[in-house]
Amino acid sequence: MIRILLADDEHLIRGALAALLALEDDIAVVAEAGSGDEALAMARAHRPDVAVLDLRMPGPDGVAVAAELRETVPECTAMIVTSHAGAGALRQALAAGVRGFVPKTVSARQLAEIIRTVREGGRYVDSELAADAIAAGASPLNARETELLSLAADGAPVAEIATRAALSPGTVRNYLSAAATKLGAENRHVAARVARERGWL
Amino acid sequence: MIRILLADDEHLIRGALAALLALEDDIAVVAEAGSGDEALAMARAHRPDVAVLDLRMPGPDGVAVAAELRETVPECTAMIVTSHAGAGALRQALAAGVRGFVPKTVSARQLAEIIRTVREGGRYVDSELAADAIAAGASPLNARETELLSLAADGAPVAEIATRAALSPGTVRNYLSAAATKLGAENRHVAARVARERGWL
DNA sequence: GAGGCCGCATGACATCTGTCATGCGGGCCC
DNA sequence: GGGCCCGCATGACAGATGTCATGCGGCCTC
Repeated sequence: MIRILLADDEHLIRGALAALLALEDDIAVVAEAGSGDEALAMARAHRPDVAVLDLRMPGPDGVAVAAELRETVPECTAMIVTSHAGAGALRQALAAGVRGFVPKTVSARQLAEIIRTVREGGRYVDSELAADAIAAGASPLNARETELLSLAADGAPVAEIATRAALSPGTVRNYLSAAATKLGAENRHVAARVARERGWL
Repeated sequence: MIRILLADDEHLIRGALAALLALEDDIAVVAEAGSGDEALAMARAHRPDVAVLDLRMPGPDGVAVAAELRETVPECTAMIVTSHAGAGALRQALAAGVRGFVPKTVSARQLAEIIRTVREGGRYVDSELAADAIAAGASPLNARETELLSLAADGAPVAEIATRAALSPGTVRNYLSAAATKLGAENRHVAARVARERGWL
């Protein structure tokens, strides 16, 4: 019997998922949570085999919860179920040790099958998202460029970025210029947008 | 008997919703759709009483479908069910003639009740979202400022905005400057972000 | 130690952007 | 019509930004 923790802030969906998974003979939902913090508490209390986490939740998001779980409840395998995600989220999730990444377009039957796969040590990634991630490829940005571009992502002026990164404004401009060139963007704002879309931030 | 069209690209959720709503005696799901285009086709074919639309779908989104339905199937009342929406989406939805706007955090029982309310000519808006929308208040931006700010929203340089709006670059700068000042933003990029968050674009 | 590479910094310069003062024309009231 | 206000547009100017060439110092390899 696979013991499941279900975390999703949408009652409607969480309830439906619980009901549908309960139909499977070898799966038991032992805990439910409506936020990231609740999910962590539940996981510590019930120590489930698999945590099915929504990506977007109040408090820590699914990826953050997965990362935390790897530390505190290592025997629990994390997987993400999400509504509308891009290659970026997938990349971050895999880096956090998530073993499954599925959009909510799958059927309940498929989800159950994926839970079994993950429980047995396998991995599952939605093929469409995987294709996106592969198409986007590895980031052409180096560490500094990535750091500065993410600081620039909310539209802050260069002076503020320089202060926050403890660098000279000129240096910041250089790195941002290099990043924009690599991404084929005409300025740092579109560069930040592009990088975000591709999961490079 | 209230005849329902259910449109949501997430199989998992659409299936669950259909099952849960079928438990209600006075509600019948007569059609399902997985995209905006499909929703329109289904609505024309089945002419349901109420269309329950997901906000984010492939093709036309929920609001666009609602607007189109008002033209082509006027007897069909539209309502939006969404995962994570802000005041902006709510504002646009109401402008498109949507009669109900609910987050997916509601229970199935509540949803059924809201469908009945809407069917009888009432309206329903999630109170949390309504509070957000009221707190954001009316947009301080005039028509021109709004138009130019939305053109600026993707980080395009002023020259391109000017071309697309058929205005001189100087004029564009003035309007964007005015908009940024009104929003307390330090440049047009953060101004665009703020305006988007508040539903003013 | 010489040479070369790399990360960071600086300065010069062109261009872009934000701010301000001003100009033009239509609608409105008297 | 004359005077006025208001929305829209334009241009000038300063400061911010993007681009390029260059310099400095640490690190590696030979």
